[in-house]
Amino acid sequence: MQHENFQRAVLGWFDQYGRTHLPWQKERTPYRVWISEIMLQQTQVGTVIPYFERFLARFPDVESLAESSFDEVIALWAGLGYYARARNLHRAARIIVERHRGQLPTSLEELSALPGIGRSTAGAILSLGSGIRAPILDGNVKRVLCRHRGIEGWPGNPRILEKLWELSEALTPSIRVADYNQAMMDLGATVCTKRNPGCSTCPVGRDCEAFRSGRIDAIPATKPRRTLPVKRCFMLALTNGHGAFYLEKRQNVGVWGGLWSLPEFDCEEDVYAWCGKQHIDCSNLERLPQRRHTFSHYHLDFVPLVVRTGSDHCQIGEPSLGSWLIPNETIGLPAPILKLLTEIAD
DNA sequence: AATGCGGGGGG
DNA sequence: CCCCCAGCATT
Repeated sequence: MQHENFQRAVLGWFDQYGRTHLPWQKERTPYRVWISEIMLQQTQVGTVIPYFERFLARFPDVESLAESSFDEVIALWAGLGYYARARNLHRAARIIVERHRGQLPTSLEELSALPGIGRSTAGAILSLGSGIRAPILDGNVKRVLCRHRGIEGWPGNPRILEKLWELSEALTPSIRVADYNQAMMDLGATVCTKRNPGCSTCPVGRDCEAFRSGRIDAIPATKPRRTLPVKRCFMLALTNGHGAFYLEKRQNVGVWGGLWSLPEFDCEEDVYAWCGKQHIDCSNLERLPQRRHTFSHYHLDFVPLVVRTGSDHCQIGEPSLGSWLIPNETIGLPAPILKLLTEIAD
């Protein structure tokens, strides 16, 4: 009964204030919901929208995605981050075509077995895409539930997490499950925000424990953080004077996996040695100011070293994982590298 | 259970 | 500068 009141309040709020015109809500299919959910992992709605539009224009269905090359997928993904998502998406598309006749599975077990789809994403695909009752637990839902029930402690704590899953499962209705799950995310994104939440307009603010006890700013607790380590390197920006740079394809694992980037070196001497080996004259080497790029787990401090060869056909010896390419948005460059090369080219 | 994985936006 | 955001895979 308590749960039904909660559901009724949330759904009533959704009817008036919920988001209903997001791109993946238009022509709602499991495929479109799937793509959007993967892109939305740890990524804000406003960032995702242009990527989603481009991606769907190129890959309107699972078959077109499965038939594509990974290079084309990663190029459309460049700038979104968490590139393993693109790899998993591509792998999953091929599995869906080969093992599921091109249809997304309709059970939590089968969905979760696909690369890149965990418990929450599987629940979202089922509920939003097919109206099947399944709970979700993303950052928004965690925040709403933690506050409403006055749950202290960091939501990433496995003990807390399990409690939240139980709660989400118990609260999820069997009718209007798509609207309900969407409403919970919208509520977290637009009312129950991290800072300055709009408790006065919240449909469940009257019986929110955090609001009642004045703990809104303290719940949910923040992740315990250590100071980020700093990694340093030199990046060689070798350019031929005609807008092209010598770029290397990175391995499909680790940071910037599968993207093109500049050759990296631990020290400047290694750069000279490398150039000497390739018979490249680096006497005009120009050292740009150090830049910092911050990942979620470390700072990368790198010094760009610019060498202009003035030669179109400078041969780079093996192992030849490199190519001379003109940097642009379509080839799959990390955002900070694209920014750097654009500045150098100017 | 802890760690790795990005980039954009806001304070 | 700091923090967070529609999480998942790997170890």
